[in-house]
Amino acid sequence: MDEGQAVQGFAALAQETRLAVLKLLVKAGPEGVAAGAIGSSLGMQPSRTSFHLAQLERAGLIVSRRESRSVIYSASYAQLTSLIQFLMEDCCAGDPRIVSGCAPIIAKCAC
Amino acid sequence: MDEGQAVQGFAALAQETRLAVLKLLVKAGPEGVAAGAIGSSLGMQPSRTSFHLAQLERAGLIVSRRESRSVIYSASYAQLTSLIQFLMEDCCAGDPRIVSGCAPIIAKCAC
DNA sequence: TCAATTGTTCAAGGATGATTGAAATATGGA
DNA sequence: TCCATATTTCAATCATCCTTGAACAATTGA
Repeated sequence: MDEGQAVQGFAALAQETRLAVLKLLVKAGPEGVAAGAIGSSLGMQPSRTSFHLAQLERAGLIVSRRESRSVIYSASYAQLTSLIQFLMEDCCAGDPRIVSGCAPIIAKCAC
Repeated sequence: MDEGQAVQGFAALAQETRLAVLKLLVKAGPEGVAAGAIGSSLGMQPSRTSFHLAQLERAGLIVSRRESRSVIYSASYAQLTSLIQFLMEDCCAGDPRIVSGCAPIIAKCAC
């Protein structure tokens, strides 16, 4: 992941509606949720739902597949992980007390 | 961390300059870096540096302390961790195969 | 106190992003 | 084919964000 992708990823999360959509999909798991169901879950009009889903997908944070008339969206866990690792890599100049780029480990470490 | 704080946190990261500043501070470690040094590292004017540092601090992602004429900024590792945990909590509806909210673990898990 | 250093605040501008409703596209069944 | 369902695209409007330069504030040493 490069800086441009990371900015796009964080920008996708930097909006109330999209953050709610992503959390819904993170909770839903790999099977995903149809666009219409996402929209009605959050009380949104279809065009608004579609706009935000497109932004999240452009950022790579979610993926879609068509199933009959529905389009099913699901979280891209690998991309979410890359985004977090981008943020935390080289933490504390690679201090050996820090075992990995994993944030919860950082929380317990010498930082 | 609530949704509003999370949106503010991600918004702080959703900008090329601020992301570069935060990564610089994450790498620098707990001792931090003076505002002027941050600005000259990234080739920025003082007002621009100050604007972005203020946004990052308002989001709680960095903290500042004055040392003589300089203002030293450092990353708030605890807040960064909270932000990541907010994103990943309840992943896959709490599937027991997932041990914690830690993204690298999620990457290896049934998701 | 005066001057130099270091950062912050402010207003104006140009650019980017979100919401809405209407129209368009895609799919499946009668 | 025709219609209903499901979703996307588009243009217009409104709001928000970023940059710049100039002025302001805080600190230190001569």
